[in-house]
Parts: sequence; C-alpha cells; structure tokens
Amino acid sequence: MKSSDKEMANDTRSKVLELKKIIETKKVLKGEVLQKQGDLKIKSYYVKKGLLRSYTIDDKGKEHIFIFAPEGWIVSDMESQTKGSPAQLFIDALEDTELEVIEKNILDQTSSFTSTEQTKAHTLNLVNRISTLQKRVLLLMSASAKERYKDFLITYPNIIQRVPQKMVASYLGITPEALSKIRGEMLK
Amino acid sequence: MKSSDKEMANDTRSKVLELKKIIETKKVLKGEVLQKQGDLKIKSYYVKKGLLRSYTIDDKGKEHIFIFAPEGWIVSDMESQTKGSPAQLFIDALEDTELEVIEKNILDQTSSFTSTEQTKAHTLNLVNRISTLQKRVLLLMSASAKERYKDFLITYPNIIQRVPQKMVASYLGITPEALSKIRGEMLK
DNA sequence: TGTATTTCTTAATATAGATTAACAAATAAG
DNA sequence: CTTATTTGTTAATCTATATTAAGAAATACA
Repeated sequence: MKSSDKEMANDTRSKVLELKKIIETKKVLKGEVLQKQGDLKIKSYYVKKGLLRSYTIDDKGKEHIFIFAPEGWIVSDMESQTKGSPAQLFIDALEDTELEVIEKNILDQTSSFTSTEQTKAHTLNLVNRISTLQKRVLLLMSASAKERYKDFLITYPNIIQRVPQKMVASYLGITPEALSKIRGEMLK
Repeated sequence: MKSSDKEMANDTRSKVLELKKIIETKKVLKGEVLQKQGDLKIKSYYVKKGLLRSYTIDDKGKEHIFIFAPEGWIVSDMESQTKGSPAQLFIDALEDTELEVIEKNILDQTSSFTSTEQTKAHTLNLVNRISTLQKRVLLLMSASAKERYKDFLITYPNIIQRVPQKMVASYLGITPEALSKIRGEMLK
C-alpha cells in the first residue's frame, strides 16, 4: 500500500468515526457475547484491536458466520438497528478485543453531519459494504466451494491464521469436513 | 399499506430522486440492453414503469440474476460506478420500461445535498439495499432451494407473474429444472 | 505436565441439486 | 393461422457437498 493511500484510508476512517458519536470504549475478552439474536437495544461496534464476528443460528442449530471484523471494521446489525426491530445476528469476540461502541443508528447520525466530507466518508462506508455483499451473493450463486475458498484466501489473507478452520467453513457456507477435503485437494 | 405510510414512501422516493440530478428520462423496449459487463461509462437507472434486471454471466456462459427492479427501484452497479472501474453487471429490460438515468455516482451526489432530510433519504436507500443483501447472503448460506423459493414468493409477490420461471431460477441460484421440480412438489 | 476438550482429517454413505435428454406447452414470428 | 422458438416438465443419471462416524492432532484446562 502506498503511503498516500494509507493516509487516505486513515482519513476516511477518522471521518466515519468522528460522526458516530462514540459513547464508550470497551475491552472484551475472547468468547464474550456482545449481542444475541432477539436483543432489542442494538449497538454497532468499531474494532480498534482484535477480532469480532457476527453470525446467525438456523433452525437446526447450525451457525452461519456473516462477517469477520478485524481491526478497522465496523460490525453492525444495520437493518435491525435502523428499523428498531430485534437483532437478527449474534455478535461475539474471537480474540480479546478493544472496541468503540456506537449507540446511534445510522439514520440519526446523519443529523449530526457537519461537512460534505463527513457525509461522503459515511456514504463510502455504506457503498463498500454493498460492494462486499454484492460480491458475496454473486459468488454464492455462481462459484463452487473451492472457488469461494480461494477467493476468501485472497480477500481476507490475514483471517485464516486467526480463526479455527471450522469458522472459515461456516463463513463459506460449507461444512468443516468439506473444507478439510478441499484443502487436501489443493495441496496436490 | 396505510395512507400515511404511502405518503412517507413517496416522500422518501422524491427526496432520493431530487438529489440524483436526473439528466434524462428514457423509454426502452423489452430486451434492450442498458449496460454490458466491461462498459466504462456507468449510470444508474430509476424505474418509473416497467421492469429491469441486472445480472452476471459466468465463465460457463450461465446467467445469474442479481436483482429485479420493478417500479420505484433503482438499478445500479454501485461499486463499479463509485470506483470508476468497468461494469461487472449487465442491465437489460424485461418489459417495456420508462426510466430516469442517473449519471452522477453516489459519492459525487453527496456534494449537492442541501438538507438533512435529503441525506437521510439517501442513507435510508443504502441501508435498505444492505438489508436486502444481508438477507440474501444468509438465505443462500443456510436455506434449501425450496425455502429460498418460498421466501422469494413472499418478498417479491408481483415478480413471479411478470418473468419467465427460468429467470426466477436464475435469481435463486438454481436450474430451471430444479425449480420446476420444487413447484411440482409444492402443489401436493 | 497430564488429561479433557475442541478441532481437524479421512472415509463411507446419503442427498440436494446439476446435467442431459426428450417431449409438451406456451409464446412469438412469419 | 401455421410454424418456429422459447419455456416448462419429467425422468434418468451424475456430482458436489452433507451427514455420520471414528480416530488423530491440537489446544485449553486442571
């Protein structure tokens, strides 16, 4: 990454944070649960250090990881927070994590915008989320498990060393056994 | 829908449109292609009447429908437009359609915001997109084809009469044969 | 450190959905 | 109208991934 790019990224991040009306900085230990499905008071979390994840549990009790959130990411059950409906996602810590709690929902945050730059940073943040999700939908619809795993390795190169393999499988939408087999094949 | 809700919806829509700096109103015939994968000049389209879709074509030449856009929806290859990269998606008309062409990318649009209400309407639009995609990802990861089809019927009740079944299959990420079988089973 | 628990691997079997093919039904085109 | 083209159905077969099970390896814990 060029230094100018890095400055840009930091600049954008600070602008997004600035407008989030940070109420609280918090440290949580590995394993701690920040949000459960059904919770009514929904917050968003900016990860300063460590690793969070959000996930659902389906009718058969199976976990499906929606996102990993390492340093610099925001985890948020945005729909539920905006609509005021109960949480759809669980959020917990995969490592000891330092985070900032964002209490205000994103629509209410817009009221406090004081500059176009702030609005832009905020919009860019949302557009990036949409891009990520668009790519994920298209991959889930058109690519095999092996192709999705290869894409995962490239897109999230540092996550693989930090989480158990079964969680990567859960993110990809396959079983741990299937991922183990795919990895075995890829070694040859 | 209560009349107050409907007014709200119209109000929100008008605010979103207002800020899009509409350059052009256009009529296209069924089958007309508005954007091809690889195109460089990317626009977004607000559907006034009719039906558009966006889709990809994979390596094997298979189409995967990303969204259907009936009246009131915006179709946009947002990532490509914002980043200035080549289009990832095809966009074409499934019915004769009246639409408004939005030339400006979403980041540049923010510069012209004149009210908090405008920013809010715009943000709500993005949040709704994220919600839709989040739901789609979770369904693709955890639900069977039959469950996804049932969800489709409830979520997009009016699309089913307007498009051939094979396009519904393409949206769901399954083959037309598989959808036909599922429908057969559901009749019993 | 040794034991318990969790994670990973391998293999056998099961299953949802893909592929192929052939035909029927619907729609479009001359 | 009549024919050609597209769309939908059914069925046989194939394949990727799930399920189940058991043991090995790694990690957490007492």
